[in-house]
Amino acid sequence: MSSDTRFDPASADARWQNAWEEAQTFRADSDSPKPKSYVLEMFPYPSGRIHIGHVRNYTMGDVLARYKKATGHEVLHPMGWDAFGMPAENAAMEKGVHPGGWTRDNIEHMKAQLKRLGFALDWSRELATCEPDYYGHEQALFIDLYEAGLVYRKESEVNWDPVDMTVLANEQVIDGKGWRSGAEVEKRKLNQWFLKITDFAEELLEGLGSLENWPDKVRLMQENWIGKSKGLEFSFDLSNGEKLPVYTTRPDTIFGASFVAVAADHPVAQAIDSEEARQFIALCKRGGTTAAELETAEKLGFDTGITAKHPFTGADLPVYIANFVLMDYGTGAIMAVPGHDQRDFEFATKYDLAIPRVVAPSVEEAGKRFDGEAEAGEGVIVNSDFLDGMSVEDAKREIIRRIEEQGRGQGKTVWRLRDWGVSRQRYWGTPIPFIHCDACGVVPAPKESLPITLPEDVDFQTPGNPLLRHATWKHVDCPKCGGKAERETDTLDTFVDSSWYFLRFASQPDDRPFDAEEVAKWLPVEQYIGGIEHAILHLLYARFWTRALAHMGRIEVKEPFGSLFTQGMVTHETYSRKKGGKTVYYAPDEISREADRALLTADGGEVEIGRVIKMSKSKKNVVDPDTIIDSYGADAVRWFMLSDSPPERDLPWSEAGIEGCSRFVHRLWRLFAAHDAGAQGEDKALDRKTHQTVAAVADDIEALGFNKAVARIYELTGAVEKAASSASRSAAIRTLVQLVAPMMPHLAEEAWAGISMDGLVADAPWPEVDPALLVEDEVTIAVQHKGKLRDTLTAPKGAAKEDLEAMALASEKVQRSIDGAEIRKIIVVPDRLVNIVT
RNA sequence: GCGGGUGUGGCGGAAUGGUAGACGCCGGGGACUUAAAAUCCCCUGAGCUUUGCUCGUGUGGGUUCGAGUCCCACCACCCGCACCA
Repeated sequence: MSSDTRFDPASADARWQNAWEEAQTFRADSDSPKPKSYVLEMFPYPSGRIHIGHVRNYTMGDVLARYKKATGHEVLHPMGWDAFGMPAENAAMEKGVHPGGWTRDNIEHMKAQLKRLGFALDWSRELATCEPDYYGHEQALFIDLYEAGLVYRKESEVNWDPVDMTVLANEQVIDGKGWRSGAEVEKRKLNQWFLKITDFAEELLEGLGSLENWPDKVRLMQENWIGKSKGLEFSFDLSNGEKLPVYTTRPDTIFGASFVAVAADHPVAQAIDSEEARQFIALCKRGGTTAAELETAEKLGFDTGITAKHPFTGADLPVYIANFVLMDYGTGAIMAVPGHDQRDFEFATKYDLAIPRVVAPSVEEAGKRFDGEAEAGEGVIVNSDFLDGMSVEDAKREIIRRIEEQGRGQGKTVWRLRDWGVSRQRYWGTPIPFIHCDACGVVPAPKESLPITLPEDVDFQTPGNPLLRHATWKHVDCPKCGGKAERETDTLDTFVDSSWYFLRFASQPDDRPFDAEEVAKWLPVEQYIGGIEHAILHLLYARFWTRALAHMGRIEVKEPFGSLFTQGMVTHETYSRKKGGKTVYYAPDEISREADRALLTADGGEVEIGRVIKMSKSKKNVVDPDTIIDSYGADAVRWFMLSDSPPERDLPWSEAGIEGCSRFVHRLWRLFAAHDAGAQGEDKALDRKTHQTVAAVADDIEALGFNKAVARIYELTGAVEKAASSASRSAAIRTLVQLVAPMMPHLAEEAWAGISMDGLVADAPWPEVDPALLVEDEVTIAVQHKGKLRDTLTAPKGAAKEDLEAMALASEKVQRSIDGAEIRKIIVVPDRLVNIVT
């Protein structure tokens, strides 16, 4: 190939993108006999523009997908749009556009942006959750779940976001505020649809154990979220004749109970007929729920005057209303053991209640005083009648046995996980396919009436749900009795949409949500890549949905994502100035960056360089993918996304960095252009380096260690550049084209064509590795004396210990270091080092 | 508070218990050029009495012939959860 022209991404990128599209290079064939590989990145919300975080996410997946294809796999690498959600309605309210039009325009724009990056995607499987051919199937699945007993309705207190005028899931309430609007969340009672995720709590928890290729962090977060705890539920007999069930995880400490406490909204509390009680309850409800407030919140109580009889001692324990007891966990009432629970300790201290010790380090220390705080640790049971001397575990079993014997209660497992409320009082979501009939109650819509589509003629100038206000949409005949009835006007939480899209990608029949056989071919997803922000919600819901479908016999697979990878964010330094007490931020393109300072282009004055933080519009530290692709081409951008930072860590964006990447693209191009097909001669050392690099890069990509693969490619490039012309060098150049192909596919195709190789490099198999070339025949041996490096020497691989020892002792530098001292010991690690101990 | 993670040059980071700093960025010097850009070459952890030596992976201990890596204690930062009985 002879060309002294520069690589021109502006023309090459589009040309090869078209070539792949025409050849349908990345179309997944489910009938292929090859082993299947399903590579999936979390599909984007069509907010309007692709941001740099998407670019990093999809570049990683793309390298893996292309590598998998090269290594003989049939790859499914699809893309779609998580297209329902509130921003579309917000845009509708602000700009007077229709959410559908807004969303579809965004999709079109973002799709064009993704195409510019040359991702190896099977666009024939593209889907958008806002289209009836997706959400209609979701409605069918929802009805199926209903018929399987996994969907129910109940009136419940919900988190009401007064700004977005909608219900939020617990997970969407952060510090008492709506996750999107930031508004203070109110409590309201509404009839809501729920999915019975709690039926699967045990399974979802146990299933985590099988997910070895998930980050421990995510598994732990899910484990905590599911929150299994084992304990005892039993009832106290109250002085007013009623029974009060309480829940405890420490039944072993029952002899240490000195009072009983109920939540402010507990029926026992509500029944107290006194002004003070009502005031106290109101006070509890007013208490803030932010992290800071909770941390400093004082333990407060109100003595009800009622007493509870201790089931073993018969003592009368006072019953308090306490602000730290939660109604929605356990039974909303506790037996308080101040000696061994910190909250109870603080409460007892404040109200001067007894703090008995019932667990001690040893029997002898049964009288030990508390040192200002509760002791929640292990030990031996003391001051507890028949439990004395037992271990905590034995005592737990014994108390549960006795309570069960008395018929007063039983051992019980309590979960933190709540059922998943999916109703949203919103327009831009999947209509819930049910009909309310005065005569027949709640009736599922007939399957043949699906999809129940959203009406187009809606207005967004009034807050609240447009479906509820629409003149005709909700009025239908009851499918059962034919009488007048109304549609459900709530729509589904968008997390439902993303709970099964990976099944729809695998197969897209018109008449049903998915084809079980096709799903079996592709699932589980071999590698799922996305942000850590979905560690709990999306990933737990998708796991639940998959298990629910498996439970119903619809699919075989129980866990949808075999391996999960959570990539780090793209960050950037900030530029700002203080202006009259306010901080004004400047965008990177308004700045000219010098070695140790940054100047504002507009006035030439200096601005402050701030911390490297996550890109955000408010700090203006964003870079736009389109702009940088315009300047450097897709391959340089992709290369940057893979370089330097390990993929799970944050990647600091820098102008210098992307320029370095761009330089490397052109440097490679010059090397490729110098390829000499007719070169003769062997260069054994270069052959070794080439084969070692191929093997190492393969390992790195499989481990998603892209930064290491990049470093190795730099090394090989340097070695090839330095090598003299030979057949080995030409072979190394061809190999290099293939090694960079997953990362810089446009440059690689251009070079592949330039060196007259057949077909597309995207279709070429991964270079073969000759195992014989992976081992060196000479090794460098480190020689240490007193644990420090004194000299290095070159020896044939596999040299005998004695020979290495002799060579080491022959070294002048080593002799000088030993300086006549007596040699006590010589440690020889073959092919590695010799350590002389004196 | 509980749980988890991270700490290595000016920066991003490499390093199966075995030559710390691969590779990239920044910086310095040089070549080419009328000049610049581009490109190429060299240097680039700190210190010193510079054929070489000493120190150096958050801090302090320990195990080992040998520790960035293993163990113990601590410090700092980041993330998650949070009156969950």
